[in-house]
Amino acid sequence: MNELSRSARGEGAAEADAGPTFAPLYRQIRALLMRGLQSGEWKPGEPIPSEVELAARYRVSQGTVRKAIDELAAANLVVRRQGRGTFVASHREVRAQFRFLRLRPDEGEAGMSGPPEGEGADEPAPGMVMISRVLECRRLRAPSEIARALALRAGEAVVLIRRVLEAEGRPTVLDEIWLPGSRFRGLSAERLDAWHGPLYAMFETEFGTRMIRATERLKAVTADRARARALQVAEGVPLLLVERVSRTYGDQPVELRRGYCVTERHHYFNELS
Amino acid sequence: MNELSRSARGEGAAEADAGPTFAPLYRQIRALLMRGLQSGEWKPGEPIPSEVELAARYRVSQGTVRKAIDELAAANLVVRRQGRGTFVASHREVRAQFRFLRLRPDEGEAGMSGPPEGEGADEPAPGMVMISRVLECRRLRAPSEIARALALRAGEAVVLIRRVLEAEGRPTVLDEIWLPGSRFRGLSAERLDAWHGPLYAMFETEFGTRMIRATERLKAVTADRARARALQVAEGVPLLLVERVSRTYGDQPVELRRGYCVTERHHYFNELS
DNA sequence: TAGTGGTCTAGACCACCGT
DNA sequence: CGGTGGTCTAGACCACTAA
Repeated sequence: MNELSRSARGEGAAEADAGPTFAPLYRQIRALLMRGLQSGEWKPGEPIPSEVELAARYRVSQGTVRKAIDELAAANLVVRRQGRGTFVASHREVRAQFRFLRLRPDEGEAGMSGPPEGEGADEPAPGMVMISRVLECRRLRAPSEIARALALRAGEAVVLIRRVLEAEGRPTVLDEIWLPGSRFRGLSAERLDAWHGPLYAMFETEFGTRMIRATERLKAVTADRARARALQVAEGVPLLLVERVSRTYGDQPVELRRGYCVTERHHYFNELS
Repeated sequence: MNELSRSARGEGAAEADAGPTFAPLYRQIRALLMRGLQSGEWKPGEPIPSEVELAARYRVSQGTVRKAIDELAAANLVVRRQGRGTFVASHREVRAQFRFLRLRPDEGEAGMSGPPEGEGADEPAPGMVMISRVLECRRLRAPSEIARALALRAGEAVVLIRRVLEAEGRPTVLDEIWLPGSRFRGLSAERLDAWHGPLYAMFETEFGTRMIRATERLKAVTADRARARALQVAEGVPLLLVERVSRTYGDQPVELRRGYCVTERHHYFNELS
């Protein structure tokens, strides 16, 4: 079956349909594995086949499979666990909880209501529990600006969620979340209220849509009347606007989110290297 | 010479001073290479020895050296160039110019005065040329807050640079930059004015201090009177405050920077994965 | 052509995990 | 114990760069 092109080594046969794309073997393996992830052959939280089995299946050495998996692990698509296996990454895991949550409480007493207990190193644990209050969840036709960001045709169905995140009982983030209607049929305020845990975990388990990458643009804005009221702050207060486009496999955009953050007691954390 | 502990394989002798630290061979190699970088044995822009030479020097296989260098390359400490060699990363290279500059012009006509010409892929080229206007550069004793961030004793000498960055002729960023005085002797407004190019390139070549990592905290604030005047905006305008601590080898903090950004025509860009 | 990094292999052994 | 990922080796060959 699986014919891989031995990057100009002429070993593997059948150069049929692939076209003139020459990638190293391990990248071809990586692509095959990614297809398996995208198609749901292996689901979040489940193990993928072992390195030796994959090596046998694709008729390559274990080292080559290993390098392919290394890259998937670096991209957080997969998690290796020594002695156990390699598992499809999931937003339900604690490790992934804070990968897309960059807002953290300023140091000091605040925000320490629920620090991850046993954790040792890894990243500085934000240890923040935010309560979500859904203001509304309704379906409408995409404004052109939203459609463009989500790669939809203008007027296609989208879901709009508006919610407030509270930290320590104080409204802290006002979110406007736009999702393509086709992927999120049946999403409603009730189901959002019923779900306990990260939103992305819900999207993953309930709608089979897993966010793997996002780009964000940040600006400083002032609170208009409506947003000021929702956040229980004075009109004109400076807010941190975080505009995010999240993408799933194939780099397809599946979420546009605008978060208006009160940065009185919190900050957006980033690391450059 | 170089005795490496063969991670519990008992091959390498002399377990003398190292203590009970067991790291894989390639990590020990990595540490040795890092020491070479830190000590200036190989300088920014220069090549480090070839993989085969390093393998011979440390008495390990080329694959082990390779894995060590892979990690250094992933951390942007070193740049691989096929057919040429492996080079110490430098802030003078174009590739590194925008690694620490996350402010980008909003799309549209603006900011296209000097796009990197030949570039093809890599990262979305911000293509922004900002002019630096130094307001002042003076030496003083560190306020306790600054001293803490720079791991100095309160009252030690520090350098304070205040400057404005202009994009398209408009003041856009007001920077307050704090540096440890001991590392930056002889730094003055005149030398800053004389230097053309990125600040970090100057720090690297003129003061032998190379920034390799930084953490940033972002908040939204309002322009007070002084900052509003410096940025030529109205008092009360929302500004994006970017507070950065940059570190050099050994994770030693060597810069505290507060940037107040006008985000009318620009945004802070970030990528999550 | 010689030297560099990049790919691929095959096999050995280690560290860790569950049973 | 058997199976998994993690480390290390030795050697072959490829792709690229410069002299």
